[in-house]
Amino acid sequence: MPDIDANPSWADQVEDGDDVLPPPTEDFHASTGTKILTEYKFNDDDKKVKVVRTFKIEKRKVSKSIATRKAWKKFGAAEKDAPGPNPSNTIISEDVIIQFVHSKDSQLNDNDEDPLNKIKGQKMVSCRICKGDHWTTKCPYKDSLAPLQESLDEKKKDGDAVDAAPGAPPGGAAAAKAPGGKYVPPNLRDGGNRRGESMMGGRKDESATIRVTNLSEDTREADLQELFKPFGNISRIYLAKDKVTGQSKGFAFINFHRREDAARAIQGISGFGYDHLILNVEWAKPSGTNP
DNA sequence: TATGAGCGT
Repeated sequence: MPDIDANPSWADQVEDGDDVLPPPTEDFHASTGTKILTEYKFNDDDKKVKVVRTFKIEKRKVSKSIATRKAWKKFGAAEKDAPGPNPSNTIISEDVIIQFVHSKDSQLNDNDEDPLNKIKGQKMVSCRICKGDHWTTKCPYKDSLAPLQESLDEKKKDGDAVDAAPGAPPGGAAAAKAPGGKYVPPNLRDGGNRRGESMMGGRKDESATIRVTNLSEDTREADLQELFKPFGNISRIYLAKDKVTGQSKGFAFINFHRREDAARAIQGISGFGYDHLILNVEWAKPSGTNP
């Protein structure tokens, strides 16, 4: 084992010897606008080499503070340095272009002015039920006025349909008769006679929805189905996922056919350890009911 | 981190 302290490396020996490098020099030629930098160093073969670099000095605008700083007398450890940057501790690099974010912002703000003013005071939506300044689905009179209006419409349609199909059921005629008319969801068809109720044995309870939170990220709909199936029939499962990445957001909605089953699921699964996490289950609040 | 999406005006 060689003793490192007793035998300094070849690099140290070179530096310790009388092979001392001359200091770098810098010459500026105002006539040509060039700066010549000369420095000395050892190459790979331990030979002393002279490195000459020529810079083209451009005249450029600098801010006042930089210009002032450039005129300062050198001080401290650099007191005895030649004018200009010292190549042993300073590197002149290429220009770096910096784009400031705030300038973009101010531009955007300027552009925003006009469109904002344009739509100012304009009525964007008008409720079909009460003509108010909100979407029809958000209408406060949706439940009270809308069915009234619908039944009025149905009566009008029935009157028209009597000539064409006297024996047909009113609702079916109305739905089948208007091919270019507006869409009526299946649960709202059949007008006021509610024939669907006798078929389904009662309306399904929309409020039998529970929310499951603290799900692990790799939980899938199928897993939830397996987990909640024992409590009763499930009508729908929605697992919240990121639209872009598809990654689970860690919560889900489960729709049961019966509210009692949902209640039992809350009792049974809340606090249930699943995939190293403790599940939290509670009643879901309907979305889109924000004031 | 956490209450879903769709239709339309």
